[in-house]
Amino acid sequence: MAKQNTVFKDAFNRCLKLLAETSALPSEPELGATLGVSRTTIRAILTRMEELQLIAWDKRAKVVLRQPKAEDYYPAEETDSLSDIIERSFMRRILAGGAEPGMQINELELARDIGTGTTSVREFLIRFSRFGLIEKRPNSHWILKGFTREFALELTEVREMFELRSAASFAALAPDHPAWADLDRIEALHHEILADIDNRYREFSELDERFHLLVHTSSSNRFIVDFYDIITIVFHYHYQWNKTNARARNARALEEHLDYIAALRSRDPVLVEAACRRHLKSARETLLQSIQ
Amino acid sequence: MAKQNTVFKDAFNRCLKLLAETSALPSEPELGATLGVSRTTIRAILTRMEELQLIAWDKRAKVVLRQPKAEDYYPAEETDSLSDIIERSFMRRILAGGAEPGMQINELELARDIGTGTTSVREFLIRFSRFGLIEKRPNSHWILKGFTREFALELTEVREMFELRSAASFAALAPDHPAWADLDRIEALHHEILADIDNRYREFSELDERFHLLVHTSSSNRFIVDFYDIITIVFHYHYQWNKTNARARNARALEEHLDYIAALRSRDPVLVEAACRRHLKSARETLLQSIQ
DNA sequence: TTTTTGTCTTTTATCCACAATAGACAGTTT
DNA sequence: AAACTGTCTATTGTGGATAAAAGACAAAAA
Repeated sequence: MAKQNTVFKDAFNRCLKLLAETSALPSEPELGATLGVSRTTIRAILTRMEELQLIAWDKRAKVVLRQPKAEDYYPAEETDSLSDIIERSFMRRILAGGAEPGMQINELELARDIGTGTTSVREFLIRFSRFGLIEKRPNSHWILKGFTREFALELTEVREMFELRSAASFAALAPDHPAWADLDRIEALHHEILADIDNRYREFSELDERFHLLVHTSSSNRFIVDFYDIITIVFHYHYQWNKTNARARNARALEEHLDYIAALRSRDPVLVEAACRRHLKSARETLLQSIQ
Repeated sequence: MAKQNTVFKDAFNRCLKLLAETSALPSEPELGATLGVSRTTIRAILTRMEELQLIAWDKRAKVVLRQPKAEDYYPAEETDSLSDIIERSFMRRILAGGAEPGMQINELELARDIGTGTTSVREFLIRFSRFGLIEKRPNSHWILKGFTREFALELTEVREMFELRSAASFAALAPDHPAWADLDRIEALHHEILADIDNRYREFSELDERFHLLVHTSSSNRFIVDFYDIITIVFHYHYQWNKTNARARNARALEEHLDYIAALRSRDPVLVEAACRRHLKSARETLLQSIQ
């Protein structure tokens, strides 16, 4: 079936939300810019909306005829891109299922399991290999190196080097640099979540990523910023499978972040380094604890 | 044409060299281990050798009938793997040809140029993207970020962080660790090359890689070791296109290496850091000079 | 008993085909 | 003139097919 039209379906769903807010849709190029897709896809969406009698479409006129109903949306599972599906499926296998280090990974078997072609699996594995969890034997299989204690230690070692350096450059940013405004917003969110921690502690994970990525970005070094992808994926999946003490852990991390943010604001390198080290140390401990 | 039999051809050529040294070949599994290929390939090689009347083959008996001639070998250009061909071709385009940053890279065009299928080009680009020189726009083209001054600065920044840390762990290695013996051999080669620098300065590049990789390896951190791949590829191709002052540059670097090695031997962290910094500084300057 | 060989099956590397998507260009509308 | 639409072309993403290479297993030889 060549290519899945997930881009279309996902953009269609998002367009339905736009539609709920106005009486007429804007021009095709404008819609394309808003939804981040090409005009070809926009026209497919408009055609489909016309078919469903959601809009009356004649050239520039795109009049909304009725509000979208639940059944107008495409189901969520049809809007995921194939690579996301492969990624999730693969991560579940290696993090949840008892995948031993040294195990062989078989492209064909993986593809059959997921119900997809080998090309996509292969490309996923190549992309994924930069995370250091698998390794290729040319003309032969892949080897799973495993989410082990060593992996976590090596990962955190580099992370700490990079983050200390990034935090120092953050503190040295000009006062009118937009990153300070981003930091304000992130700090405010910390206070909001802490104020209602029992209900909102699950929002920490996403906020954590946003905060650290902001810090890393200030290094202006593509290798440092790219490395943060590895941290992100590891923490993202790891926390999905390990939720013990999540509330307490997250509350503590939020407090540490606030100290860290205050230190950045002080622009005092010594304070920054101390606060950064303190937070990284507890982050490392949390990760290591959850491994075994 | 599915798969090129480059593994076979390359192993066949290497096997011809073995054949020149003995009167009978060993068992199939042993040959496989020596040449690093499977028995299937070994049997294909033996079959071909029999056809060419190079050997008489009956089960365990593989008697050499005559010495291999030049025309028995497969031509060198047929033994390169497809990914090597793509890599070379691509690097020539972006380093030698006037490839401007921001330029679009087109999988199909690249594939047609090289005379290969799109899948292989695509997989190469995915693998190559971890070097930070190109970036993908999903559902669309790749963007060349270019071998710019910023790239070189970002690369060397991380390199310096990693190498300083690795050098420190090297100095802390137990005295009976095999790395010290490797270091001895590398040091001896430095002296040899320096003694005949006018004729042998071209050997520096390979020795340089060996030395720094040895240092990086002692970090025992896969991310640090893997990062050295980027350094390797950048320097490897870069020097192919920039040979001004190579003799003088290499002689200087060899001297710096010898100081650096002496500092590692002293196991004094302060000396190590100083020697490492000195060498990294001049390596960075060399790279930056050659960019524009 | 251990190693080697003969035979067969499975997997990888690669090309190709085709639907989805992006993007270009000219004509049309504001 | 500027932006938009209609139409057409080019490129990407993905499954499937096939030769090369790896690898499993039993029979044969040492």
